[in-house]
Amino acid sequence: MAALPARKQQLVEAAIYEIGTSGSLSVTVGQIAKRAGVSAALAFHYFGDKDRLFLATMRYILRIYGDEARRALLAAQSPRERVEGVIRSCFTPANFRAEVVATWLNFYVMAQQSAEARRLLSIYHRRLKSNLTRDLRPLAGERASDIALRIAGLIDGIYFRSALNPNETTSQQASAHVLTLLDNELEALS
Amino acid sequence: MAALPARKQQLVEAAIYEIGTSGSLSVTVGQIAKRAGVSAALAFHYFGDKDRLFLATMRYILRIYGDEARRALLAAQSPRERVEGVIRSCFTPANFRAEVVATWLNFYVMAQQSAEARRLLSIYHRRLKSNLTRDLRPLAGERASDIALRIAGLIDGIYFRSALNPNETTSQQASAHVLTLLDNELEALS
DNA sequence: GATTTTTGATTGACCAGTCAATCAATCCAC
DNA sequence: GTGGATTGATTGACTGGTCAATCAAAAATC
Repeated sequence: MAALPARKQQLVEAAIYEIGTSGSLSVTVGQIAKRAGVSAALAFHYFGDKDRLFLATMRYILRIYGDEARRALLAAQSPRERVEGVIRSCFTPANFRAEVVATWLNFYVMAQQSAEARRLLSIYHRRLKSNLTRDLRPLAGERASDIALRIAGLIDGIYFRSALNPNETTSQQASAHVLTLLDNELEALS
Repeated sequence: MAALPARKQQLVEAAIYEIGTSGSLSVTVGQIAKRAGVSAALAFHYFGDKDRLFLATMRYILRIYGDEARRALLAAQSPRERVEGVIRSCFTPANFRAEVVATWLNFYVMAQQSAEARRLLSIYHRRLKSNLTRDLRPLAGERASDIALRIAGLIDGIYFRSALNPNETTSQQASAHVLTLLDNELEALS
């Protein structure tokens, strides 16, 4: 899965911006193309239709997230550090930017209509959960999977709340909340 | 704030059904009216425009939620029971129905565009948080507000995840997750 | 018969997607 | 290396359809 060619990437980034700032999937292809500085026809030339442009946008965001998570996992030394890294990587500037968060929210909506969007989102969910569960296992044994679910749930919840009030919650605070949940879960086991 | 007259309620319930099953705010007034068994023009007669129909739908759902919460608070005897009641009331059949959850999700989207929608949603947030904080105070002191935030966050997260995979999570399981969080938080204090 | 409810028909705006045409670069033949 | 052929990038103009919103008339209610 190579990086996108320049024009496609321009359009995808314009889509994030337009979806994010308007907060809705009903932005027109014209708006997105204008933001990218090209004609609407070009967007159709490259993506075929609006749906496929949106799906490409989703893959792009998912990829950014995946890269962050991978980087965090490589840097960490212990299971505990890896869990912490995965959590923090959800709130890095690249992932926690207001437009990106608002776009995420709209992907959940898109997933209700598009099977492919649902598929992409469930890949992300599976990956997040398995990243967490793998490193929770040595810390929490058989309860790892259960705990991972709550961690992932709280991450999502914080995300959507911050879609509503951007800049209300900082990355620091967001991570801190989830890490407190983690601490409490582990402490409760002992 | 009286209950809605029959026709309006019909239309609002049809709106929930249509938004919920299509998973999108871009259902047409025509579809909603048809589902309600009336003409589209009648919907405009009663609500003026599409936006106000959606806002009325939001208030309707918010009211159902509020009623459940109030009932739970009245039935409970101790602070702990009240917190538990508030949590459970988020997952009652009326509130946790697939269409309702999907509609909730779309209200978050609507809140990004409409100031009034944002206002309504923030009222709900404040109410949930203050309901939780009030009864957490005797249990958790000054940390009550912080804990309430995490509980509310996890509730939202579970909601949105279940919008994606309806019937994956039962009311029981959903409540259990949040109550486990609660238990862990309280145990961590002692 | 006056008032309210309800409708079908209509309009005006908007938008996804198409298409024919232009332009620039690359390739190839000689 | 020059000139013509081929290809991909790009656009503006157009279309078919959809939809929110209006309105005047019909139906129902009192």
